[in-house]
Amino acid sequence: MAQGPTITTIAKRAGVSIASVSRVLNGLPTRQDTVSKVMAAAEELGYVRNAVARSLKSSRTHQVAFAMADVGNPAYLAMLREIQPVLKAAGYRLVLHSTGADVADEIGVLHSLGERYVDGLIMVPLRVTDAHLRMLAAARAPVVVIGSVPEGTPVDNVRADSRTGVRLALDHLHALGRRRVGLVNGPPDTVPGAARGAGYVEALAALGLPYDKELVEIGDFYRADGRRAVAALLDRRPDIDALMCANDLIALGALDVLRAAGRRVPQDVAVVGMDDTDLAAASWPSLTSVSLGSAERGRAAAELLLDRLEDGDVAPRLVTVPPRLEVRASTAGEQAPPTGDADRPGADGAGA
Amino acid sequence: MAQGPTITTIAKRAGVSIASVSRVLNGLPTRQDTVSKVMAAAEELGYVRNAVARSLKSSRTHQVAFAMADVGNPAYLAMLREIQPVLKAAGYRLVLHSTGADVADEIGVLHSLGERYVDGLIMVPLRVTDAHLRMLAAARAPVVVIGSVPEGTPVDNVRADSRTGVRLALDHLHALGRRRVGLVNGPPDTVPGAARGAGYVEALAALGLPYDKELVEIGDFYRADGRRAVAALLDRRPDIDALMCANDLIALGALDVLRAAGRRVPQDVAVVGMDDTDLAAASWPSLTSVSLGSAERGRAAAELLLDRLEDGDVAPRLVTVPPRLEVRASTAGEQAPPTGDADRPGADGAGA
DNA sequence: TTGTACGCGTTATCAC
DNA sequence: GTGATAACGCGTACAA
Repeated sequence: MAQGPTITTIAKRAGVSIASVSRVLNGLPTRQDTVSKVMAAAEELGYVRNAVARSLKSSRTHQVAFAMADVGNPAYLAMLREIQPVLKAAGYRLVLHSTGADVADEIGVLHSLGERYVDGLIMVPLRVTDAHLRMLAAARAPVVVIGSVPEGTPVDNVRADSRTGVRLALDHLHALGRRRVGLVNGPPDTVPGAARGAGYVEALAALGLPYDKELVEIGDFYRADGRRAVAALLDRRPDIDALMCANDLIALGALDVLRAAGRRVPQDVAVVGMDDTDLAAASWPSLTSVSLGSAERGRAAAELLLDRLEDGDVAPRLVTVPPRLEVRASTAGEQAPPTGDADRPGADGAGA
Repeated sequence: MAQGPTITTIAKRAGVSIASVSRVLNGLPTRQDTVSKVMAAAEELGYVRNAVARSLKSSRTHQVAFAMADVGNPAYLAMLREIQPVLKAAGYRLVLHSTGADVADEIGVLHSLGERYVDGLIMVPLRVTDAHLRMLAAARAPVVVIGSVPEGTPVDNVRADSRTGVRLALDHLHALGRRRVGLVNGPPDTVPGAARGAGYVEALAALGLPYDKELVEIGDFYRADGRRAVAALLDRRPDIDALMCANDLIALGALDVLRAAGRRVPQDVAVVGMDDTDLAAASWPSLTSVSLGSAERGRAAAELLLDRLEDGDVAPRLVTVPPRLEVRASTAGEQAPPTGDADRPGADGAGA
């Protein structure tokens, strides 16, 4: 933990001024022997530029923040996996904020932009409150929101389209001959819950199927909630032949209950999840799931932000990422040969 | 994106000196009406302290870096999930480095400590090369290594114990009456591969079982490798009655093949994975897995680092986290009632 | 109690 | 080409 040398140290050692040192270090035109003297001194002393001092001078930190509710959430993780390399390639470091589903904390992150420790922010808000909108309007650095913000909000915006996603799933189920398709949704007062519920209603209408309240069950977005909800549904409507689940965890809970009840998947009941997380490919039967393009949204957000950091004067942009249906065994009949979707590295290197 | 006010701005506005502003902002004893004037001005202007300038002055960034090979890897993620809140509670931001299994990149991270953009680093090296050891010895900020470093390396060290972990698994299988336990390992030239192979040999000896080369198969740490390896094993030794897999992905591959071959799990063949990732609880049957305590290691590392940041003069410390066996359906017979291990939030908030 | 002045390490603008 | 010197925003001796 040796004390770090500064350009002053080097200047003395090389017998030149700090200005010359700076010039050499920045590749500005300099006489050859000055260059060599400086380089030699820098080498000997193990000089490394102080990023903090440069930032103070340049008011550029080369850091970007990514804020979301929970690092452990697979959907956010998928974004992170894409964001990280894009930023890195552009020479930016990534500062991670996990706000723990706390709205006040999210506002805090927005506020902290004033501290100027990052050049920009990518955030995935849980909800977009008035406080959010005020802070976004007054943000001290460029912000890209993954989610939906009202038109006119002065930030770049990347959206998924879960309504269409639900539509894709229901079309698929309909094509397979399923006519009594239940919905296991999350809370309708969350953005995703609302969108998925609306998508379900729309899709039914488009397919000419009646909307049947008894086929809809609400819970939270966790596996245990899925179990509870599906148990209730089966009880109420034993003739149900398909389940649209608002995310993969709920769908896993559905599989648990169907298995316990002796219903075959997909022969008796087809199951569709949402988000297409790693869990979908790992489960048995593997889970057909609607991908909302988390990875694509992450990449798009990173690119929008980088673009704006280079040229801040473009108008706010909106990118919508289309959903995609990943068909697997839980609707497709035979277990498709495992595709290796979940084939990411395990703990190699992380153990001992 | 209004231009940020500085203490100078506030000083003018409040009609006092910048020193007084600083004093008020830092809670130093100040006359009451000065306090009010300054607070009022700060409020009106929406003042926020410039973190970069403070860092330059205090040579403290309140940032800590976490470097590992791949954010997408569940084992690293488990660490991250624990590290993040610990750092946050202590007022530190988290800078994420995903080195992509590139040794040169890891060295680069170590080198970049000289830029002083973080106060410390937690790293999980893939391998520990001589270059690593040199850089660690010369590191310009405190480093905690998760993995194993040679004695005498001047850094805090947090280790797992996968040998004992394998031992736990084999004891369990032995107690269940299994006597022909195969090993599906990763490359023996990786640290985890070597340790797990050694653990297998040791455990067999301790149990009085013969070591049978035919029961061992080597591949990489991915699901497809697991499938390949287990197919070969079944072919060679149809009488095999248990499989110790070097990680959970391999184990998932094993389940794929066993299912296709009509072997019941666990009745015909018991399967044990390693790392106890979310996938273990999500799979069917759910997977008995050896937890190497990724979460605990992450937390321990964060605490060691924070401790050292407060008092840098303690001697290098070594923490070893014991493994734990998570027994689930792939060895336990009946499907245990789902435990909710995988009950983490889904995409709520991440969609649209 | 308050203000002046300096330093943290860099970059950049001047005269020389 | 090079060397003083002035910022960047903040904290803090020191003097008043």
